[in-house]
This record gives sequence, structure tokens and C-alpha cells, in this order.
Amino acid sequence: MPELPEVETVAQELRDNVLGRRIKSVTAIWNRSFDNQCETALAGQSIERIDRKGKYLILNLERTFLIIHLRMTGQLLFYPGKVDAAEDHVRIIMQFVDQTELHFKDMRKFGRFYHVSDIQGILNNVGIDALDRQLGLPMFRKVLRNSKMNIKAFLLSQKYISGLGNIYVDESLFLSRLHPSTMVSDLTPSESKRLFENIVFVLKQAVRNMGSTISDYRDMYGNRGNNQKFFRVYGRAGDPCPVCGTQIKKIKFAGRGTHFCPSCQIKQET
DNA sequence: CTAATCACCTGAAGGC
DNA sequence: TGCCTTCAGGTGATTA
Repeated sequence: MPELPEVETVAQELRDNVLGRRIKSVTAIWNRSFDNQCETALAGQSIERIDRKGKYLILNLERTFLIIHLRMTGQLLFYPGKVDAAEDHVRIIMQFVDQTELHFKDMRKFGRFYHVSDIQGILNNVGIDALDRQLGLPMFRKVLRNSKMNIKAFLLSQKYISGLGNIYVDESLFLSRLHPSTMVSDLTPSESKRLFENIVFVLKQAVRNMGSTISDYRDMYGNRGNNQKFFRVYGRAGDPCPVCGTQIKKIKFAGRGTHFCPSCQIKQET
């Protein structure tokens, strides 16, 4: 479910709620959700800083790191007091010494908490965050260079640019008038500029709208995002293109449902 | 190196 | 009502 804007929303809310809190216990109700890769105790450490890279949340503790990936259905829910009604699908419960709690709810069980002494192991192959201040047009073009992939698969792979998922790739390509199968190596300078600017625009707009909710995504308070109201092509197969009125098509491409306007996003024959 | 497929899981929705 | 198939904001392993 969550892509960069949803994870960023949760990161900001985590900073508001759990920064500085001291961990009393971490209990895995579903063992595979908690990948403990280091011996140092989590209990007794406090949360010093919270970062995000792509779709990963990085909780900097006093001595170690807790890296969280929500995958498809992961949710972090904060409780300011004692919790009595146990919810469905809670996989990990984190208690703080001040009696507050953070619950990790994850219906499909794909999400993970990684407890590590070093962030490199997990984040090694994650490329620069799509909203990183360091990422300007020159660096974006440098990352595109030498790729022999199509643009959709390239943006979905997190190893070059991280944070975009299926929704925001389709939305960015639509605004950039690029067919998903366009080869990265075929992008003209004006196309790569357009693409970069639209990626930033689409992601920032979604962050302002607290992310997108299709079915499962909720923020820390259980609220839905608002950005789904602004989708131009995602989930709109059969609807008229907002630019030219042609019916939006949905095909399977790069292994994913792919939405695009067959008139605005022309497939290039080389 | 790229691309396709499966695997990991659960639940919702649509067809019959 | 019920059974079966397909699909879902992700990604890692395996196989061509």
C-alpha cells in the first residue's frame, strides 16, 4: 500500500508522538514480522531521531536502529494510554515506559520491523529518495544514464530512485506524457526534465494531502489519506482522460496493473 | 544485466 | 448462498 507520501505522513506523525519515548518492551505476536538482527536489547533505549528513505522508516535509537517497512498493508497506530480492545491483525506491540503504545497492524503480514546495529545491510541497495534535497535534475539524469530498462520498471525498482510505487509511477508518467514502455535510454533531455519535475510535483502534492487511501492505508491515527481524489489515471480505467477525453486504459505491464492514456502517452516505435 | 514469474499472505469483488 | 478466480499502494528469490 504505502509509497513515499504515505510513509512520509507516518514519519511526521511518528515524530510528533514517539520521539524521545523510552521503550519498555517489543512483543512480536507474529514472529516473522519482527526480524531481530542484533543482540543489543531494545528495551531501555529511547527514540532519538526518525528518518525516512524511500519507503523505509528509520528509528534511530540510542545504540541501535529499528527500520520499518510497511509493505502492502502495514499500519502503525499510536495509543496515548492503556489499550484494552485488541484489534485484528496486530503483529507487533511496542510499549513505552510512560504507558503509551505503538501497534503494528498488518493484515497481509508482508511488513517488517528490522532491528539492526547498522543501517547499511538493509538500505544498501536503496537508491536516493525521490524527494531528497540532493536530487536535482543533473543528478536525476545521471541516475538515468546507462539504464537499459523501460521507464516504468526503472521507477518501480527502488535501487535507482526510491519512494515511488505503482500509483505515483503511473501518475508521473501520465503528466509527463510518457508511455510506460519508453526505454530510459530513449528519453530526450526535455522528457527527462519533464519527468523529474512531475515526479516531484506528484509526490509533494500527495504529501500535502496526507497520502492516498485506496482501501487499507491509514495514518497513525487511523485516518485515511485524501490524495486519491486527485488521481488522473490510477484506478480510472474507462474514464475519460482529463486532458484529451480518450478512455484511460489499464494493461498489465512490468508485472503490475498499469494505467495510461493511449492518446497522450504514445508508444514510441524505434 | 534485464525481464518474467512465483512466493510471501489475507480479504474483497466478480463470475457462474 | 457458495465456490472459484483474480486482484491489490511491495519486494526478494529464482529462472530464462
